[in-house]
Amino acid sequence: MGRSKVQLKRIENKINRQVTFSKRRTGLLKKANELSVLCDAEVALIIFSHNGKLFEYSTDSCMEQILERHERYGYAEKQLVGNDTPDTQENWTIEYTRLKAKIDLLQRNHRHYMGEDLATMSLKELQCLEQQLDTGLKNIRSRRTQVMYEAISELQKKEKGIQEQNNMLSKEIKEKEKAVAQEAAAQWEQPNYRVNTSFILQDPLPGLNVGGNYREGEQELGRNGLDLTLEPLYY
Amino acid sequence: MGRSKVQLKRIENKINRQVTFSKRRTGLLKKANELSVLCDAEVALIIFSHNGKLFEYSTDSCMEQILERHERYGYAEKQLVGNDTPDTQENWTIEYTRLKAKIDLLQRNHRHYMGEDLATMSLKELQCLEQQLDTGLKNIRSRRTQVMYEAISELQKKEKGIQEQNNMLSKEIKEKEKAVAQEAAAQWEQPNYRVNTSFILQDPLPGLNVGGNYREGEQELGRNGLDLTLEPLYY
DNA sequence: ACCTATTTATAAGC
DNA sequence: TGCTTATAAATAGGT
Repeated sequence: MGRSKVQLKRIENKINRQVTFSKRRTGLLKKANELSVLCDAEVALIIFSHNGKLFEYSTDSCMEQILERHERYGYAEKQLVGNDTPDTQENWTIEYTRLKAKIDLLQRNHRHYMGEDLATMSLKELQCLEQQLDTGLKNIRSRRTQVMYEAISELQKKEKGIQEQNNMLSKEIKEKEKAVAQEAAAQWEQPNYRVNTSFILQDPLPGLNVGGNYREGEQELGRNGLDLTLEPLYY
Repeated sequence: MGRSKVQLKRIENKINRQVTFSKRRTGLLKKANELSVLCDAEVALIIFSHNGKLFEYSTDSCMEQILERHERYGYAEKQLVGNDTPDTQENWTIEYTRLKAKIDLLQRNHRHYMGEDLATMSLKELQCLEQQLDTGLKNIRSRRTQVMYEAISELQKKEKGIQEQNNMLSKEIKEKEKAVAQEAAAQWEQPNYRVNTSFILQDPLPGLNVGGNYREGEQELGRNGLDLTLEPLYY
């Protein structure tokens, strides 16, 4: 787009190259910002000129956050790649410095996430931090709710099993009772005598709202179990 | 550039936003490559879509290298910090492993703070995490509010100064005007003649809402300065 | 830095 | 997502 078409290859004329760099750099930074704003995307753009000068753009001016996110993204592969431990003394030193710097950065971030050490941060940085934590917190709460749902389902399943077992035992006991009564009647000629076994039926698992009040085939505890437990989570 | 002009603000229509994202992303990546090739620059571009998908471009010298270069840019001081460097080969290895582990832990934490990678966490861990972030977020919000208050106070102070200066200038001009008028009258024996200097009094600082409409001693702009500035920040 | 002919990018519509 | 077209933007080459 210009007075003439240009081939996609290095511009040999130095002046020309410098001018084009300046123009296109501006354009690229502008477009990066547009994409970020229009489409609500997180964009980081780093440009080193041929002479080593740095130009950069990042959404909400938090470059570090975006680079961290990039690093975290698909970190699994990196475990495989990062087997290249240094060999020479010099490489050790470089690597050591690099790791130290990384830790520094991570620890600084960590303090910020904990709401510490905020004195030096700009308003923009604070807003960025706030938004990130807010998003993270939403995810965590959502995940916690899910975990609790799963736990509840599990408990309900277990409860049902126990209940059935309980019923079976109940039935079994009744039959035994009957058998004993008949045997006793036959043995002692006393038809109205009964062994007292009712304590077995009294609320075998008191804390779980099962037992006496349980009515087979009715799913009433869905309400009790769910609502009361989850209520305090929605905030 | 398209059938119609578009404002530089988030596209609200979701479909539209997605389509635009796709098109502009392609365009941006293309332009990043062009800049890199044409001008022999080193370019790294990272884009996270709203749904967290990653798109990236980097000059063939590999993303990691560019990011490292970016990290190093203007951070020679970091070399000075590492004073307790190991000495023997064995110590290097131990230290290296130690740092790696530390980074791993910090990064895992970091992911958790961002609400990622929560699948393996227990309910208790989630609750703990949630509480920590909640506390941190409260601090951050409090600090942000404070920063904003400070900025506002500063602006108000500055404004008051300018206002006073403005009033003094105003007064000065009026006196000059009077003097000139008197002199003219005395010189030309025309008592009703007046030099027209009123244009000087017309809104000497147009963008600052000072001048003609100002009423001394009235703190009306407290409202404007505060409300308009704060409104968009509550989200 | 500014100008403008031209090339590109892309918004809207399908 | 892919294609088309009218139009907005970017920018090459010149001053």
